[in-house]
Amino acid sequence: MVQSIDPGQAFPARCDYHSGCRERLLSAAESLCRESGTSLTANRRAVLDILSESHHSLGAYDILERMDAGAGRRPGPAAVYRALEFLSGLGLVHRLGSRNSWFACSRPGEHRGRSQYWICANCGVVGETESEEIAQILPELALSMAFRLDRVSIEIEGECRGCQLQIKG
Amino acid sequence: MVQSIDPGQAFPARCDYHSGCRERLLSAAESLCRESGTSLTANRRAVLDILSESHHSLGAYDILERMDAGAGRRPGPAAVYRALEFLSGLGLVHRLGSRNSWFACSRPGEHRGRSQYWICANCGVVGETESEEIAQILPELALSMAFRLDRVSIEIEGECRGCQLQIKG
DNA sequence: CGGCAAGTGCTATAATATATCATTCCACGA
DNA sequence: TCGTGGAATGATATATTATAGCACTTGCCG
Ligand SMILES: [Zn+2]
Ligand SMILES: [Zn+2]
Ligand SMILES: [Zn+2]
Ligand SMILES: [Zn+2]
Repeated sequence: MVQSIDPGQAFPARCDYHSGCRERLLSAAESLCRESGTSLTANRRAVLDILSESHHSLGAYDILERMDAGAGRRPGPAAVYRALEFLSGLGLVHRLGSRNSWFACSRPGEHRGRSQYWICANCGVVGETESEEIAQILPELALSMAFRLDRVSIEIEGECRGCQLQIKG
Repeated sequence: MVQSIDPGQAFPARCDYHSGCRERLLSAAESLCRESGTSLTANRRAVLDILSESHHSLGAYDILERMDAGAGRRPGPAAVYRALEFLSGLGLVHRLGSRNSWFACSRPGEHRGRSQYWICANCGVVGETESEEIAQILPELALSMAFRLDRVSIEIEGECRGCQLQIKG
């Protein structure tokens, strides 16, 4: 198995309106729910829809604000957090601890907590890579420390190519 | 340069009352302040003292609660956050985004944002490694994406050796 | 129908973090 | 000695993020 995500393709373009990202996410959601005997309820679906509108990360309350589109009424924060917990449990969305925000997974079902999150501080877009090397090294390190590794979070902040070009020229 | 932190030594023992950790941290604090033309004020020193009492991470408000020991009065949250911002800027303490908490650096001055944080979900102790391989891979990945890498955060949650032994037998 | 489990609505509240502006402190030069 | 300026802090208020608790609804299965 080689590098499973081509790094050149890992970072979504600034105005990428999803050549299939949403559709992939939704179909992954449905199959993951089926497999796990759970269901993609309206509330969960709404949160997933909102996050999958772009590759930006959103705060839970940003998501909440967008929940009233259509229906006149808005749920409480707990509804959003419950959906986020459910969706992140399936790997459909991820949380950025460095920013207390959430984003839709770019490769649902293709990684199991082994990806790296690349956050552009300028445009807010988040990309994902899945480095084969890192996937090997961390368990080795853990073994040498006799540490049982449960969850890994790798967040890289910087500036994406698009923003660098735009700002400089 | 080989692995700069022996992984076997990276995770502090559960009841390690610091064979020199505090002293190292304090002397690093003083020299880093000198170098950067800043000063280790009483407020900053107090926060550093509290965090360096153990290898556990603490919430900002946990730190705040311990600030009155001795003097009868307690500062506001802002004082704690200001100290934390200052100290983390010098690499003397680190923030755990996955838990919104803070801990004292185990190797102040020895790494520049290149370490991995190992968090024991059972005892709360946090260890640090500095993997040479990861320090190489991430910039390479960034280059291949034309992403300007500014800050990296790697947090690994699991269970330390001590806790595994204790629980199992 | 009755009982159960999963999910949600609703309200309150906890936990984390920052904004703003007045005040203190101290080094430094007049 | 005095005034001045910058860094740090105090104090208060408020913003932001997240969870607890409990009643209610819904759909399923016997
Ligand atoms: Zn993902
Ligand atoms: Zn960007
Ligand atoms: Zn450190
Ligand atoms: Zn432990």
